[in-house]
Amino acid sequence: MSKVINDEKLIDEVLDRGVENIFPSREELKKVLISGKRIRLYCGYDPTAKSLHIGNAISVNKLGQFQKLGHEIIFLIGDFTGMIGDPTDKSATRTKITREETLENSKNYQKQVSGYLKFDGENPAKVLYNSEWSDKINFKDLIEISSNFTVQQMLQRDMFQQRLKEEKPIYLHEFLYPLAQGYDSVAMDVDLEIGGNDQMFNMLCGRDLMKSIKNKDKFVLTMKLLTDDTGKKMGKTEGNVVNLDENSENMFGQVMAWSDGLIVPGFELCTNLPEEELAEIREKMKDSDNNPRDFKLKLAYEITKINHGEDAARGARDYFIKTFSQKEIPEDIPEVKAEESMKLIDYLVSANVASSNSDARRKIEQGGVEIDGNKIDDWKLVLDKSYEGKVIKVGKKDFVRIKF
RNA sequence: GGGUCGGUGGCAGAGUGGUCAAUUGCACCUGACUGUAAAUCAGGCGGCUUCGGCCUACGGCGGUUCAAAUCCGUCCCGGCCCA
Repeated sequence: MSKVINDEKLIDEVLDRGVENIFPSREELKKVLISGKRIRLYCGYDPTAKSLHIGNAISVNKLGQFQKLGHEIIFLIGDFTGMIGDPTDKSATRTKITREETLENSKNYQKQVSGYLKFDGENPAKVLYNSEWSDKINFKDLIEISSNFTVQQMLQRDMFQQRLKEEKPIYLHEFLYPLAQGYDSVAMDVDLEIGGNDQMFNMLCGRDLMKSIKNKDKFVLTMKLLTDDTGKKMGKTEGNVVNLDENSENMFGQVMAWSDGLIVPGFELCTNLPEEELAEIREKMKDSDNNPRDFKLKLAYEITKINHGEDAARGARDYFIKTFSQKEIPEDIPEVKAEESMKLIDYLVSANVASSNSDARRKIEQGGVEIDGNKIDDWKLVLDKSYEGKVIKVGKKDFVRIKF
């Protein structure tokens, strides 16, 4: 069994960096960690999508920090809770996920987060599925569990308050989500749960449940959300999500598309750059002589490095600078087959750089299509053999090479 | 069960017989500019098209009308109030 590190400085760092709240208190948790006790902690991820995203990585990263201290980590796949759908994410469509899909997704999840958390080696993280215990809950159990909470308590949830105000429906099963998540804590008998600050309510339900069923104090640690200074969340609606299964070049580029306000939080939450370097960046960002772009390049590099390794990160950076800063044509351009006397519009659609004929036409009309550097303004253009090997550029980031 | 209000494009949300493929905001796309795939500004944003138009769409179905997202009937779903 691995040894638990109880160095105060290291513990302070883990308890401070990117942390928003600790329940019941930071001091209590610190006391336990200093004591040298090996605690069991977890964070749950609902397998609703093929890929986790950088927002999920924040909590995984924190798990990884605890792992380095020698604690027992559970990476929980919420295959059961995923079926209910977390009301936190109101846009979540409750798509039924099959067991196979879940297994497939979760296998990828492990790979996706392996830059942050180790599943092998000395103190490997354990992977569990909450359907293991939640599937077995019967109606009677459910009633017993739910009798620990009042409707009023559930309604306190900001999300529900909002819907009440907007006179939008709240379905009964949505009340059950926090219970299901809370029950995970009980079933795994954990000491600590980690999650984003938006998960606070759910996690605190687990704390209550733990207290009433096992008479045990579960700690809850919430992470800051990745937001810019206006409080705007990095999320799907803002369209700047970075999926962890993205290739290195796209990952790099997507980070570069973040607004400047996300740079410092990005370093703090998504990397493990030393505190001193962080402070330095924070300082330099205030100085208008420095170009935020340079810090963003570094952030994109660091994030890509964690997920894809150093070489890939360097390659992605070069690619980005060449293609976007210097507007060079990249080296690896996918070849897409063309037919003799094929209309350019049809070709763009078949090459997947336009979503429909109309879209292709619009892009041409708006001056977004170039062939070998020459802007095309005739959307009726027909391709012939003389275009063999030429490069079509669509917008800023799509390139295809014509191949007959 | 009764009353009442409502269901519109990826989302939010206008429109209440023709001028509606549908105002606006967000998201998205393209361009300009730049410090970047940031910010800002401009344009675009259902599909097909022989570029004249055509087709499909405002919860479902049916109807009235020359003409319906808009009116009527019916069904499904939701909010609020009453029981």
